[in-house]
Amino acid sequence: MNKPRKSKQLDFESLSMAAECLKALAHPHRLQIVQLLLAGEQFSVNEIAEHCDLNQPTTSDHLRLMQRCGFLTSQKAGRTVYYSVSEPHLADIMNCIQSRFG
Amino acid sequence: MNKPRKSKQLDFESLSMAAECLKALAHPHRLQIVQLLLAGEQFSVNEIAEHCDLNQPTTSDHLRLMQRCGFLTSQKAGRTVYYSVSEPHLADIMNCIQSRFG
DNA sequence: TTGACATATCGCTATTTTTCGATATATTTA
DNA sequence: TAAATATATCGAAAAATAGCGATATGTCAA
Repeated sequence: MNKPRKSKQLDFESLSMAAECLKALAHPHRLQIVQLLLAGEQFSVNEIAEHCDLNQPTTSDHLRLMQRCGFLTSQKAGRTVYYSVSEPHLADIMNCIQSRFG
Repeated sequence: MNKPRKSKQLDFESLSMAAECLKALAHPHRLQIVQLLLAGEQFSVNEIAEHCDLNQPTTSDHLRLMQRCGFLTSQKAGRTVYYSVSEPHLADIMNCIQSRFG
């Protein structure tokens, strides 16, 4: 009788938080970033920008957005900052998306 | 050698379609609607509007949006229209959300 | 047919999001 | 210290979205 595993029917406040997180994911370039990070552990801002064909500030904005809702984490090494996925559920969601749209 | 089960690395166009679908879900009232529909099979527009404390046109707009990306389907009976979930993945995603925010 | 009811659609405004250039901060190297 | 490099932040313009009232459409019942 420990874990209330089946957490049913979220209230409106929880749904609002969930919607915030989904918004952070609901953008083609951000999905592209997540897909990249899931495939290779860790990338610098520049590497991400090049891979996604984005300029540097826009890339940084996207990364910050996803970091704020707990999806990503960053690690500084010298002057470069490496981002990686910190939310385990992201892999599940990405699998779901890939099986639906692949 | 039949099913290409592991559908990896979506291209940008697929990611854009996926982002569209995520946007359709990234709204507190729409999540509330999905949660309701998943719990009870089928509801009329009025029932949904009352449950979510929304007015009728706004409810209809939300439903239309989710229907357009294939999440919902509707069935007309007389003058009332019943909506239900048509995308099986939605239950998985909702479970994911409920376990994260519940 | 008329009126009531259920839903859909449209047009408008307010708000939010996206993107980018300019610039700030921090770190390394010459 | 000065220049170069990597990233972050900020402000403003453009684009997308949300919500609502008005109203159209379709259906039932008297």
